[in-house]
Amino acid sequence: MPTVPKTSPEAIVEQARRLIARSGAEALSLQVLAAAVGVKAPSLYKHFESRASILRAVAEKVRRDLASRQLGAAAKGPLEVGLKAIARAQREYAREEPHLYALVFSPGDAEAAPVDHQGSQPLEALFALLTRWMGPAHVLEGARLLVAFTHGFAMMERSHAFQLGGDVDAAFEFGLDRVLRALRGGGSGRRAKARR
Amino acid sequence: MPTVPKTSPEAIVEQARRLIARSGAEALSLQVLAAAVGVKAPSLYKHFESRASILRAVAEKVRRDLASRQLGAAAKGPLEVGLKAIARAQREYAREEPHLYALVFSPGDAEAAPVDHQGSQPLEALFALLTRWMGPAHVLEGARLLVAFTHGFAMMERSHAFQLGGDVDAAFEFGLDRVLRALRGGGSGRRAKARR
DNA sequence: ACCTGAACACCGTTCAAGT
DNA sequence: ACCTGAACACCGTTCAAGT
Repeated sequence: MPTVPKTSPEAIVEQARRLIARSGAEALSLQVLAAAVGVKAPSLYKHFESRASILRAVAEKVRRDLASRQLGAAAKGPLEVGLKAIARAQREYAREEPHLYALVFSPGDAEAAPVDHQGSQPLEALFALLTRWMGPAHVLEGARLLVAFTHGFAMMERSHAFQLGGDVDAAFEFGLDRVLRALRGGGSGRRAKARR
Repeated sequence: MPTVPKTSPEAIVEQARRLIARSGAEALSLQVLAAAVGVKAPSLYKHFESRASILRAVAEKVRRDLASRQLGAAAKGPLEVGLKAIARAQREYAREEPHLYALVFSPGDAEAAPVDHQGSQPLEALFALLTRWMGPAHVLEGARLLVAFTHGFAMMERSHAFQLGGDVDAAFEFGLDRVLRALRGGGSGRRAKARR
């Protein structure tokens, strides 16, 4: 006999997101999550096949959130401003929602599923801006440098790894500025003149 | 009545390290760990106050391992080679022991305990080399740039975030090279002449 | 002083039974 | 078609009892 559902995948993901944002993915229990959507734990298995698949769905949603923030930030202003805005938006998100940020960038049993990593938009936007910034050569390496710096900084900040004091905001801006300057500045000599 | 101990904190940490290296910290169960040191799970509480404290001890040990590797790598060769060696050693460790690397750089309930983060040697060595490389100004920011890039690269590599193909090794070397060049290259104009 | 079995309060997950 | 209580095999942790 058909029944009126008391919950839905969307509601489950939304509540899971809220609970994870508050206490981290590790602390998410299916009993608490089920209660949050007005149901008992076993019912969740009618909508998701496992706890892990719920986490994956939340990560996917967060990834899209972060991506749209980065895209919004990238749009405005001149080239250098746009590039910096993408990086700043990522760091800001990591500061505002450390648990959600960690969820997106953790391999959570990601051996099999290589995670269609942000798959698309912000990466494409970054490549477009970066190509205009540094020319077509070494854009892939350049993007990896910029993204690695931004992610590494956000993660170390998150785990309180910057213990020597100083102005952490200033350090981020310093790093960002130097990275962009290094990318624009040309390489080991070769095609250095192409850009000046 | 005194008894002959069947295990020790050292043995527990060593076996925990071995098990975590194989399957990750998340999968470490006290029953399995206890069996590995020839004891039952409750006995572990005679040596450590909780599972979390065992993880902390392992992280501490791994941190020292990594530090000594970095120090060894830093010693040889000219300035630039030493600086690159510190970064390369970190990335190599992350590739060889991804689970152990993640353990060290995860905040594992680190709200209260700010983690005496690598506390000392490799950081001091990095500062010394970096000061010789770029002069005394902005060394803290410079170190943060270098460390954030290295850590971020290692973490993204670990979570299979570099999906666009290309030569990942080359991208790391590219980034490392540009970062060092950017640091030596001087800032927004000001004390740029001091170094050339 | 250290180890143990038994118990406690939890987990995620399965499944037969309800509507 | 969805929800539920009961059960299963696990957790980390506590504690009284053993030696």
